[in-house]
Amino acid sequence: MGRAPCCDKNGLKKGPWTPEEDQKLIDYIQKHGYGNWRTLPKNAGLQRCGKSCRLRWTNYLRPDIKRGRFSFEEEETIIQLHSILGNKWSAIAARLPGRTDNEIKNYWNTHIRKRLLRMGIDPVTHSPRLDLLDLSSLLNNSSFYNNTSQSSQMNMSRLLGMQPMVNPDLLKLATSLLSNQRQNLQDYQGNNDFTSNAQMQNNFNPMVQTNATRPCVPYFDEAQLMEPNFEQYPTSISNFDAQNFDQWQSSGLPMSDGLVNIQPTNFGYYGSDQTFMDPSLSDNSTFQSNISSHSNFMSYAPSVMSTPSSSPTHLNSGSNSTTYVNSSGTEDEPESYSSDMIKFEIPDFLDVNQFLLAQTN
DNA sequence: AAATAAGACAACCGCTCTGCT
DNA sequence: CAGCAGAGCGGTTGTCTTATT
Repeated sequence: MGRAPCCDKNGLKKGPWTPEEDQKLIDYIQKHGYGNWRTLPKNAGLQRCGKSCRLRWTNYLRPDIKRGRFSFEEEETIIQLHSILGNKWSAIAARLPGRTDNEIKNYWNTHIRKRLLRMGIDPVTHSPRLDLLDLSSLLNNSSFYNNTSQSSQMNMSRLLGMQPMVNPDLLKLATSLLSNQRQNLQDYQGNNDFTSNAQMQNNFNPMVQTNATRPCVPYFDEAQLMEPNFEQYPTSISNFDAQNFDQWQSSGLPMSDGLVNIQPTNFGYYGSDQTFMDPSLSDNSTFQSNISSHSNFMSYAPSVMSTPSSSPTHLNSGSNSTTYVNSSGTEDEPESYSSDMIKFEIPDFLDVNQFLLAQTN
């Protein structure tokens, strides 16, 4: 049985604040400071509950609040932090001076979330929505969760369409991760009625957890992000390079959720364009860490703001199967950036046209 | 011009956490 | 340790504004 709402008491006003009420609250706090919110309204002569006063002050009247549109950088920061922290709005707000958790939450729900959805990106997982590409069923049908590591490797490489290029070590690592995740899945399913597709993608889908489709965000431990001294960690994810990754690993700091980024050079949230040598290859060919440019990995740039302006949509055109999706659809938001373009690399064996046809029928 | 729908955001509700007794 | 109150958080609702028909 919960406590009765503080505003249940008779005579306490609810709803929008009037300028007079605002002024009373401001005057009182300027004189006496804030503190005991329960007694504050009475002392300030307000017919409001303390909770309402606190909310009004912290979300609206506080002098250090920055009003107005979110800037490009702020939006970028919100997306990046949300990919790490999830709906921890207060933690996100702590990294955005002058913005309140409520404001960020509202902005997320009304702007960013919708934009990501339009782009085919799951706003919860920050990964491409597999329910759109129906990759999950494809994974199941291809015996992706096969028991033998060898066949898992084969399936994975086949799925990713990169068999000739992949580093076997990476594949091995991914396979062992798969194995762990499969175990987790079994454990989890044993205890839960587990039906949410989004959760499924978030927690167990190997396509999501490998760097191929993850938004290339280093896996900060949440507690570290909560630390006030955030500067010691790379605030710009794209600056988090291989060296940082090595330091990160050697520091012994935990990877959250048991997840590991397979390719440390691909930490750029935008998808960096660095290359590294694949020691497993006898010749001098390089393995593009920016998978989208060479292999058939599917990659995407959640940070769509940085992409150049509009290009025509073309699907599955050409051997490289580079697919541009103008996610903005019919609605072009005037704010912040010039285009909502994202770039997908679709494996050859996925017939996107067929898929789109099926979706429209 | 009026009615309606959609969008945006302020405010509320219920729950949890924390500190005090 | 339990109970209580204050404070904070995240999800949801309500209200106002703007766009569309």
